[in-house]
Amino acid sequence: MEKMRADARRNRAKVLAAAEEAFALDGLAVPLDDIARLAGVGAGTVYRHFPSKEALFQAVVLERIQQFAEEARALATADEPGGVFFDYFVRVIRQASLNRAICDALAESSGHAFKAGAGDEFRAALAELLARAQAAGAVRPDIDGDDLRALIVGCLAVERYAPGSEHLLRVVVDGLRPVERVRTG
Amino acid sequence: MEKMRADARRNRAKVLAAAEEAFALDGLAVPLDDIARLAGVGAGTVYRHFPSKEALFQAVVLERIQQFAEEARALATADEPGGVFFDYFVRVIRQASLNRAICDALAESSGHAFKAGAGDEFRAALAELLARAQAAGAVRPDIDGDDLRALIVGCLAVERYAPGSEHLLRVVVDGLRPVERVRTG
DNA sequence: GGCGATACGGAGCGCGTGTTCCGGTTGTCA
DNA sequence: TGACAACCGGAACACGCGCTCCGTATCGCC
Repeated sequence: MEKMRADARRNRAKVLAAAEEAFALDGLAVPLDDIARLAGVGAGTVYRHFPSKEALFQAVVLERIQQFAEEARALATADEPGGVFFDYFVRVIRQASLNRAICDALAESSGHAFKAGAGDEFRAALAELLARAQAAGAVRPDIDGDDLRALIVGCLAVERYAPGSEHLLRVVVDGLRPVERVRTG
Repeated sequence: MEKMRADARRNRAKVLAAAEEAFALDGLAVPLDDIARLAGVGAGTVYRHFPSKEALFQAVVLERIQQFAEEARALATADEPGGVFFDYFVRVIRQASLNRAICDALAESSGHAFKAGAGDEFRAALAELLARAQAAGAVRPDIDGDDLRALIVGCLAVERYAPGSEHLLRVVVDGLRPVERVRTG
């Protein structure tokens, strides 16, 4: 991958850039020919560099997911586990809602179609953050990491259905807090 | 539609039954040929009775959505608007999560592809129920009917991602209650 | 039972999309 | 600069799916 011809390396970069843009806009649904055209290359060139559309998609998304996991790990030792947790939760959802590639990646990573490793890293880091927030009493104890992932996917669905509804995210965030309240309903 | 030949009426019923079963299982994604095969008829016969796959889908789903709207209207005059609202909310989600046809119908009804009338009926009845619960102080006031629909869609996404997680629905339900609590996070 | 109208079945069309193939081109190295 | 390998473009293929078409079978009425 380093001893490529100069034009090959150039084209590979163009394909990656085009894929990043196209996937971010329309998710996995974007036709591969569109990516090729956007990159200014032929479809065959895309397949020279990536064995399948799925592989290209993962190459584009992998970095971002790892970045999420990295962030989560960095926050795992912070004080105020509660505040840190909610900030992170909201940030992930906000970022993902601006990028359909990430949405699709998170939604499908349960289908085990996701590249093993990055998905698990993210899952583990998220679970860690959650556990700390729960131990600090900032998050209700009756959910686990997988539940949280499911909630993220759900929030992304909401966001796609009603874009820009900030208060809907707040509903979920409030629901995640422990129930120390007067029952009013 | 009443002066059909006997076999035509029979086949129409078989198609509807097959479509109900197939759509319930796999949603709109099910190929029309599968429905035809399941019904024991040819694809042409399906198209004799329904102008398009979409029309068949709506014929299958319309009744259920109207039923939802009907229920909501019946509950609109009940005492305890709060309890009634939450019961209804949970029931709709539970029913829909057992039937992908309903999931897809609710998710796409925002796209205005849904048969005008039934979707609006449901929307209106839901908004009414919500408004009463809010007036009774049982539901936070900062959401409206469209927000609620979005939340339902989101809950269905969660349910599909993590099937049978009863407590995840509880997170959303708790989040819908007014925020009269000690801030713990 | 015979006859016209109606309905049936499923092969086939059009289209979109992932993937492959190959003749031509271009970079690289001696 | 020449020659070989690597690489490129895009036409073509495979396939699934919505939908149509038409020869054939069936129904209903006299």
